[in-house]
Amino acid sequence: MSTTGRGLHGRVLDTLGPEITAGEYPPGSVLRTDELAQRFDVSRSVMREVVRVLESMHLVESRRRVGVTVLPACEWNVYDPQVIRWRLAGADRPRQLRSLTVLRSAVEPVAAGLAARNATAEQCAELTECALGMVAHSRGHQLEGYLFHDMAFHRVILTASGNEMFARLGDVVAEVLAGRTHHDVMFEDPDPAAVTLHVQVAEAVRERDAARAEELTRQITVGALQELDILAP
Amino acid sequence: MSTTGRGLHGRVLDTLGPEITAGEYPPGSVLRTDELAQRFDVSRSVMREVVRVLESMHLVESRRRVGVTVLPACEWNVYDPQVIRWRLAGADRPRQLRSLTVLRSAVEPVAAGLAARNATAEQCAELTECALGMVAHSRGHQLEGYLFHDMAFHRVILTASGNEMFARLGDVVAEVLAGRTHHDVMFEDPDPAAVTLHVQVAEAVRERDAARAEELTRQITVGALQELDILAP
DNA sequence: GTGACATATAAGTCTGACTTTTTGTTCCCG
DNA sequence: CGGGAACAAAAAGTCAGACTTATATGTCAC
Repeated sequence: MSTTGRGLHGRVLDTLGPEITAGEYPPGSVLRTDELAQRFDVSRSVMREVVRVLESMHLVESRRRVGVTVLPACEWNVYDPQVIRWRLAGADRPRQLRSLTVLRSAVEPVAAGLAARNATAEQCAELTECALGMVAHSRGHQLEGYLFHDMAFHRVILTASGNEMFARLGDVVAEVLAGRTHHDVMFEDPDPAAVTLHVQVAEAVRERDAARAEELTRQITVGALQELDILAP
Repeated sequence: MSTTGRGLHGRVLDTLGPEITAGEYPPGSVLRTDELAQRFDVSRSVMREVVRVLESMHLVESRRRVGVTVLPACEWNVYDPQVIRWRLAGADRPRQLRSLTVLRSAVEPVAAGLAARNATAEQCAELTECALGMVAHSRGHQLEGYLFHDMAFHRVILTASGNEMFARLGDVVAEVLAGRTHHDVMFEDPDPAAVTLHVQVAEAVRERDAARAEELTRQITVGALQELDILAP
């Protein structure tokens, strides 16, 4: 499942990265390259490459004569897909899931509005197909099938918006949806109201009704917020 | 101004990174580590570290027996601050500025709404201070002073939202604002309506009026979109 | 044409020596 | 006793060279 893992370098990264993002080393902790190399039984060259990557993610800072300093969480590149994966796999998964869901609630309605303006005929077709797939798998505990179409639906919306920044959130949204289905308790079938909303969004986009697409998507994301008890009192 | 630059490694990165994000190597182009090391007159160790970082940004992919392949732009980690800086400094700066402004238009209103709920007393004070600073520098070509307070204002809003994903967009928004002031032609003083809106947002946040803060901020971002001729017909 | 095999290639890894920067200490002088 | 300059140590940074490994590609037999 991990993108990395390729090569010795990736394996070390996949161990050390999650440790840092999990907060195992308090901010300001100093690691020494040599010690790390010993610990993972790799050469300093490999270890240096790992540190450089962690540095580019702003997880650590390497300074001469000092060592590799762990940076506070507020410095991290929290949009790095790798970092997101590590954090979703770690202890503060719930917190991360909330942050991302709030981000979704901001981005997806606007993206849907843009999609209504910019979507190609093919994308409109994909969208309706996904929505129908969701309907088809919405009853009888076909959670995996439902999830599959749900992820595809939101990915198409984000891509069809025509904005590259939105498009790149497709993976993130997919991972949030997957997290909801797999980890959090998901006894029942999905909310019928949500399913209907997706169908209606597909409709609105097809009919180029930007305002309606935006409003309907906003309702979807409000539902997602409510699921996590993020209310608007 | 550049975060990197520290060390030989950073200098090479600051040359090669912009070249790639500027599209100088078409997607699929193959670079060889040895040749790059020769070109920049550095050892392979250093060059390997650079490649690893570029790889972690999904700008390139390194495969045995093939070389370092440049990836298509749709794969890039466009949220990486480094990548954003490189692209803003390069040829497709206008395109990047548009993407980011659309992102702002989605995120900032929601962030303002959250800020109205979560801002501390201190943050409310900072906010009014920034707004007043904008007013004070809004006439007589005091563009730099205006920009300073504008950047601070939006950074406080994003931080006060309490959402880490929003908070990390502070730098990006600041760079967009700076770009608008410095590069794009900015003959006249800022729009008085925009200045008023900022003051009102500060008010709304102080009064915990989330809906109003959100709506007012939406008006600010609509103004930013219009400046770039991104309309809603 | 298809499959197995050989080969060349470029990345990946390791090692050891050397350089450079920075920090903390020491020591001298005011 | 205090402050500043010289010094020493520590850790990252850099380099060069040898070796390993995966893999794309070409070759040959069937």
